[in-house]
Amino acid sequence: MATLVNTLVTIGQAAKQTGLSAKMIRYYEEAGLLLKANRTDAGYRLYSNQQLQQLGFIKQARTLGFSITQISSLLGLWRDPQRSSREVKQLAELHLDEIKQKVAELQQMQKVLQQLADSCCGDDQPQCAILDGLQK
Amino acid sequence: MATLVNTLVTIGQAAKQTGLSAKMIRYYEEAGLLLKANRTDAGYRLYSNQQLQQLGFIKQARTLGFSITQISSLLGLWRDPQRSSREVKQLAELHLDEIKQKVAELQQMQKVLQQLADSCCGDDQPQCAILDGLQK
DNA sequence: CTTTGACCTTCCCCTAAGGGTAAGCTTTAG
DNA sequence: CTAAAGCTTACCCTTAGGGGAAGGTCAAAG
Repeated sequence: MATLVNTLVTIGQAAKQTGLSAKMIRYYEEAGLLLKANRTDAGYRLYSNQQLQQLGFIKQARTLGFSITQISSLLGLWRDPQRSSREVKQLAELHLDEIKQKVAELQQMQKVLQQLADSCCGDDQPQCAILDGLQK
Repeated sequence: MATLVNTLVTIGQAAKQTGLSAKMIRYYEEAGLLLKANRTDAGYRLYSNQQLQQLGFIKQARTLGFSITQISSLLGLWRDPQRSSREVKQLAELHLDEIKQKVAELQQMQKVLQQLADSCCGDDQPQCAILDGLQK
């Protein structure tokens, strides 16, 4: 039978495999997302497959814009066999609302700025609709 | 004839009139957006109408998402009678591009997150499509 | 055996745009 | 005269790490 060796890798390897940086991994440990990594006698951090999986989870969540605090909650639920998907969904929808709000704010900026830019000739003259618009 | 008295107001009044906070105003001064404000004998900052107008300009620009650095450039152009509106428009369009990019990133997050949320029952069961999606 | 280069460690400073608070002075209203 | 409100500077805090210094460790090459 194929023995599943519990391979342990250093932080550089872990970074390469997860697409994170070593700095990020140490930061996540210090922020309490991960249990303190085991160390070699020399003090090097070692990561198991399971821990690499957790790092992957964190990476995905960061990609979706979850904050460290939110990811901490998500990881808690992830590890809890007693969780209800309702709790997870609530977290996700809160974050979704945050994102929607930010999009709305940015689109408002975009709209106004586009109008100003459109009404500015962009020529050699000093007269400028953008500056005028900012002045009111 | 109506004499236009050059009224001078303290930072608290300036804040009230511009919608900024006193902290912001001091910060903008220290960041070099404004010339050092004149002071009373007691050391209180005093703002003229002209300076209030500049603060209003800064406020509008911040509302549109310009960074302090960008506003510094904008103010330089604003004060320069020799400016060309082309330069202003270039700055504005650079910022507009930044905004559009942020919107695109956020919308990508929103899309993925919405899909995950939609595929999660949100019930009492531990099985959760969101966590599964983050795990891959 | 030693050297060298790659890798790891902790520690500290830096970012943007201010907010919060403390200690202390000034001005104003009662 | 005194209390409240307003002003000053100064320092620490926030997010999510990046950059770099100083120093220990490991593996391959000479």
